[in-house]
Amino acid sequence: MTDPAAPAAFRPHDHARCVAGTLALARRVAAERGLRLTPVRHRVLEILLERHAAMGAYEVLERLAEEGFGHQPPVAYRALDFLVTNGLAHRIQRLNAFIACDHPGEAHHAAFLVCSGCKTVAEIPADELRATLDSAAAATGFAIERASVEAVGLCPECRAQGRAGQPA
Amino acid sequence: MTDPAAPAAFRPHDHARCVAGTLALARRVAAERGLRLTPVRHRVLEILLERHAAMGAYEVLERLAEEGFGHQPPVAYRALDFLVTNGLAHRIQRLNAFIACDHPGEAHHAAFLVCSGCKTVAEIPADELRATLDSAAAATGFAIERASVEAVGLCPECRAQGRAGQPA
DNA sequence: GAGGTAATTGTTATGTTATCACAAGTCAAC
DNA sequence: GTTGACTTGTGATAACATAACAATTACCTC
Repeated sequence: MTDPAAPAAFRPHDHARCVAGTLALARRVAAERGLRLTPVRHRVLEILLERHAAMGAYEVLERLAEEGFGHQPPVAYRALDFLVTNGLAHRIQRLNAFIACDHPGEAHHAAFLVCSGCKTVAEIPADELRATLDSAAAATGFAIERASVEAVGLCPECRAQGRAGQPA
Repeated sequence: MTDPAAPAAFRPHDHARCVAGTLALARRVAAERGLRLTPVRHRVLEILLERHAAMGAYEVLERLAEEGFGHQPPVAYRALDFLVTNGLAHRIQRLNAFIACDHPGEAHHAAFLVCSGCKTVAEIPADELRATLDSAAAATGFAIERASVEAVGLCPECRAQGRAGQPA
């Protein structure tokens, strides 16, 4: 039931290593680019990495507040904006929520698979998809700056267990 | 500068006819399916059709209130939900806004091109794109229920005029 | 056309998500 | 060690969305 083509989010895996690896990568990318990965920002990235799911800004904020950071919304939104702007996190439009980037530093286009059963969100490569979209847009004279591709459905595990999706 | 491949939204066109045609189609679809296109719902669809742009629920609500309908948010949200559920309108996630469907009644997958210069939103066919997405998802064991593809960029006209996109 | 049923609409109230504006603090370069 | 840019904290508010319930309307059956 564990498809080798599936992203880590859909497979049992050593999550501590998964987090450590992505975090190390993010730190390296930040260093290379002269980005300031300050304590709040670093902590927000860690929080996002805890689960392969998207977190709302207020949920992140609550965690930050518990840990002695500021407790007003801009504290969370600013850190999240920083991470998204610099490719260390993504915003899931459909959920008004955020998720850590799986491959910080690598230029890539991603699509997101949102499981309506367990709320897991997987990032999958979408360079080909994006190329198709670019050319469809170009045929109309439209020049794409950025695009989001988000799918809602059931992940392998939830399907196997016959779980139903929640309307959310 | 007027590309024949471009959707109507990106071309000068007889908008009154454009509206009348889509509205007639929507009414026919509703009749065929036994949907009740009540006065509020019909009016909301007309309002959305006025421009090839997305409208927020509160903007729609304001119009409804001026015309003697209820003036509380659920009035607008319910009508919009009805239209979206029945394929007569689409929700643009990125904008938290709604747009009338160009092709009500036809089974189709759509992608949306959102111009950051003039706020025009065009719906383009995305059946092929969706098939690509479906198979990429299927390879991971994920079953897509619904997907949204939204691109932000500059429409042909704004590009021609060297207009810059607003960050929004 | 009267009664029962389901769908629709309106309203109050509240919940959730996001931004503005300004003060205070931190960092790095010079 | 002072300047200037960036970052953080805070209070206030804006924008988007839903829950719950009452009142009305449409439709079906008899």
